[in-house]
Amino acid sequence: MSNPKLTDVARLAAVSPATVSRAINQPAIVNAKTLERIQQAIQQIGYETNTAGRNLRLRRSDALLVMISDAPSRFFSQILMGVEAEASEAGYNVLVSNTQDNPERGRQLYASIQQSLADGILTFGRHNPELGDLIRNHPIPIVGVNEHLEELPVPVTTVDNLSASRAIVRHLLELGHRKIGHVTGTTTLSSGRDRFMGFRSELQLAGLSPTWVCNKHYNVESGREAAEEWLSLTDRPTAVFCSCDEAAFGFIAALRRKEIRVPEDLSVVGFDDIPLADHYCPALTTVRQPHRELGTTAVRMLLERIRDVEASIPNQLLEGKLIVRESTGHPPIT
Amino acid sequence: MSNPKLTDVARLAAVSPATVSRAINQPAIVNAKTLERIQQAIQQIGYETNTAGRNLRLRRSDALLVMISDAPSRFFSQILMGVEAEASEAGYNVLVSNTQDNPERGRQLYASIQQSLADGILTFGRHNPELGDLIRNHPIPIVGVNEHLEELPVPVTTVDNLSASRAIVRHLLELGHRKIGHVTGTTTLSSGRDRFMGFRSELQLAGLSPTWVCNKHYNVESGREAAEEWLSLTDRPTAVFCSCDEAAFGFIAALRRKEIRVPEDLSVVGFDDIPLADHYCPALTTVRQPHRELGTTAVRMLLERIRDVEASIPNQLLEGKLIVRESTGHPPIT
DNA sequence: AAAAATTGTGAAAACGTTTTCACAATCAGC
DNA sequence: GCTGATTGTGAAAACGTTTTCACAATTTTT
Repeated sequence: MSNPKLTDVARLAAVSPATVSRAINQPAIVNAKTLERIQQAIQQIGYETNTAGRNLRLRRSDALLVMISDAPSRFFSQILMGVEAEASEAGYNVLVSNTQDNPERGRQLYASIQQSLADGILTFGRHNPELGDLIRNHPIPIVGVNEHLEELPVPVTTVDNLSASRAIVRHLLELGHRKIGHVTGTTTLSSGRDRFMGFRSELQLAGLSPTWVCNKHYNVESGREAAEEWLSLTDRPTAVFCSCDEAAFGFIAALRRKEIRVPEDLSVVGFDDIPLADHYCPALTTVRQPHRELGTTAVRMLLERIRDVEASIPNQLLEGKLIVRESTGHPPIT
Repeated sequence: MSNPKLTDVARLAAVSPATVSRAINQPAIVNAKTLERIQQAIQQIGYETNTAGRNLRLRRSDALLVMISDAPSRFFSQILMGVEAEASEAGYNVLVSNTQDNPERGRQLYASIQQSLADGILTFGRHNPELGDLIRNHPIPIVGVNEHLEELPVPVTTVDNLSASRAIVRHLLELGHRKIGHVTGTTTLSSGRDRFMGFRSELQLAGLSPTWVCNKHYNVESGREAAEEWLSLTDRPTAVFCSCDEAAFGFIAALRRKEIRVPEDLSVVGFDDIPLADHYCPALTTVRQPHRELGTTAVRMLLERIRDVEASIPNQLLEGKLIVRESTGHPPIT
């Protein structure tokens, strides 16, 4: 009835459990004939290593925990697939948990390392602020994805928001725009701040200052709201950099209702390059984030960290790529 | 150095490990005074139950495995959040694995139940066909999400694709359309077939037959390709039901380039109600899928199945809701 | 006040692995 | 043929829980 155990294999192959274990984990050190007999036995009774027993003995779980602090962002699944691929490649499983912005739940998850439920944690997006003390007091293998965790001693991987934003501004400048605006993302997130800073500093380099800065969030509604605000401006920018594709879509859609044409009347840039960007009308000029790589990189960093918690791992900055499509053009001649 | 164990708590509270265990798992049966002393001790040394030890003894993992057979669909993360919420509510963890369409990996994951890595499996989207025999020969707790697995004895939960599609057609008929077309989703998936069948049968009920059926897939590109085909038709339908929102977006965007206006020249309906649908221009008429509930329902079914593998659990059909927005209108007067 | 039922606790065995240590058996070197 | 290294294997002790069984101490019943 019950599943075959290591000892069952041992009995069948007429060896000790120890040898079976060795046959499985370090085949090299066991006699060739014995090895084959054991493998045969394993096949025959369909033995599968019991994870719980193995984990208990080895004091590890072979699992990585992906900890999400809130609703999944627009490309969560893409990153997750990267995480999954890289983790499973390395023999790790992936656990997904949402703290639902509940500090207690966050603490619980953090503790899951002690409970050997996971060997390391990948925090996705925003950090549960309560985790700060925990991390400082009792360091565990943990890596941040997508957002910097300024004050915390946690390595992170993100796209190079600063450079990418500057590239966007350069693109707009080259098109001849001089009045450029920005719809920020959530500025409590480092990505939101970095995109804004990249925007501002590149303008500054050109001797310009922002014509319009609209403080919003990473979602469609923000784009729509920003459009209303844009319409009410007396001195309208001729180009607007929205800090995510979705906001750009909301922005463009709302403007279209007011007969504003993109890019003829106004150039719009997004950020992320979600699958729809290329098929929107107009196709959106944006920055392609290496979503999947963000996931794989994070896992690689985490594994290194698991190998050595004290290891100092530098933050990884991934390259974003400006994709010029139809939503940007020369400024209208006035 | 090492984490505090049950025996450490026991020593500190001057009781046996057995009692500590009871204090944790069945507080009711232990003496009030002792209980408090134990809880104090637990607090004091910061004890957390070790999952591996517990799992080994209990022969379960308290984990559900979400098994994905291919790239995540457009609303994967939403469903996943539903799964996560419901699972964690019930004290279960969620493991995510992608078979990457690799049969061997699928078999491995299936076996993970034997290894007590997970207590049950949620298969997401398409089934790995190789699993069929496995399931028949050795039933384990497993539930399908989103797609029917026709020949397999596996309970599934899906949206009521048939009714929803019929509602879409009814809506178009009420607007006065008589020439209605359909861009199918992936018809190797039950959802794709069901949406098509709903479409056809409701038309039939009105004494009509499909003016145009375009066999495509669940993605943006399909919409664009469908648009090309639509343009080349001699007898064009005045309304088109695209089987997912993304296809609808691709379709509309491609048509707009050819100066076809939606809904003035052509009505378009999507399916899913992804967040962008409400903010597209025109806002998309579509069917709202209860993504999150799909996840929670699946988990509830799976838990029931874990409780009793033989339990006969009926498939769960969730209601989709027609959301009428701007992309549908009366047919043009010719 | 004795017998019977109840309550609370501890000792020990189990869950299924891996690994240390020790010990045979084989092998190379002389 | 003898020593010393090498190779392969087994016994047993972990890893950290939970649970059965037994037993003492208390409470209830007669």
